[in-house]
Amino acid sequence: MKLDDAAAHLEALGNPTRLKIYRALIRAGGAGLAVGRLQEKLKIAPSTLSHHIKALVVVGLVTQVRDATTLICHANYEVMRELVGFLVAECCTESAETADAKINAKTNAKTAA
Amino acid sequence: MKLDDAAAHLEALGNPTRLKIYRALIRAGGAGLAVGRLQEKLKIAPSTLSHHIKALVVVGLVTQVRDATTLICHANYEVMRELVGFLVAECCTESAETADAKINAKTNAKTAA
DNA sequence: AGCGTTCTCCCATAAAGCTAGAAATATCGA
DNA sequence: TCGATATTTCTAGCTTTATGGGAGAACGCT
Repeated sequence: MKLDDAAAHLEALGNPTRLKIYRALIRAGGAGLAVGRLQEKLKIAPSTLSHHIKALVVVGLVTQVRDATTLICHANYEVMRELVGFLVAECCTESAETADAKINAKTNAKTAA
Repeated sequence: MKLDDAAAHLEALGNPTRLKIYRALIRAGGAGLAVGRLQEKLKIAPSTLSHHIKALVVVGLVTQVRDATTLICHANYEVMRELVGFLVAECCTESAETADAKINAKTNAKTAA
């Protein structure tokens, strides 16, 4: 996963309402959850909810399957795993340190090259 | 970690520039990286950079230590670990499924309670 | 105290996001 | 086809964010 993709995913989840939506879908399990059910749970306007769901769908964190007039939403575990993988690999452990680490230890001290 | 806190952290990282800043700090290792060094790497206006760093500091993902006129920035591993922990526990694995899962499997089908 | 260095804060502007009401669309059953 | 249900799209207003120029503040050196 590229940095820009990771940022896009983080941004999508970086809103309390959208994070609640995503968590609700995780908790719903493999059965997923209809948009209407989400609307009942979160108590927000349908148009607002639709907007947020779309943001999650666009980045791939959520998928939708139509069942007659209702749309069932599913969390995409794979995308989340990739995102967490990026964070752990690039942004979490100290093992992410590159050769930069040693160089910077020196360059921090001086002003200009 | 509460959902709102997690969302705030995700939002802070959900910007390519800020994610680059954070990653650079991780790569810098324990020595950290001065604001000026970041500015050279990312090539953005000092005021813009300062804004982004502040956003990361506010949520605790980054800490700063002054060394004379320069400010050294450090990534806060602990906060990141908490964030990843939240994602894994609440939003990643299917083990996050609650009793909701079984209930929803039924309620998805019908319209009103 | 004066000076250079480093960085932040104030300000303004342009762009994007959030919210939601109302209209439009998709789908199925009668 | 008509109607009911479920959801999206359009539209609009308000708020927030991103960016950066320039003034100002923190700091150490002489």
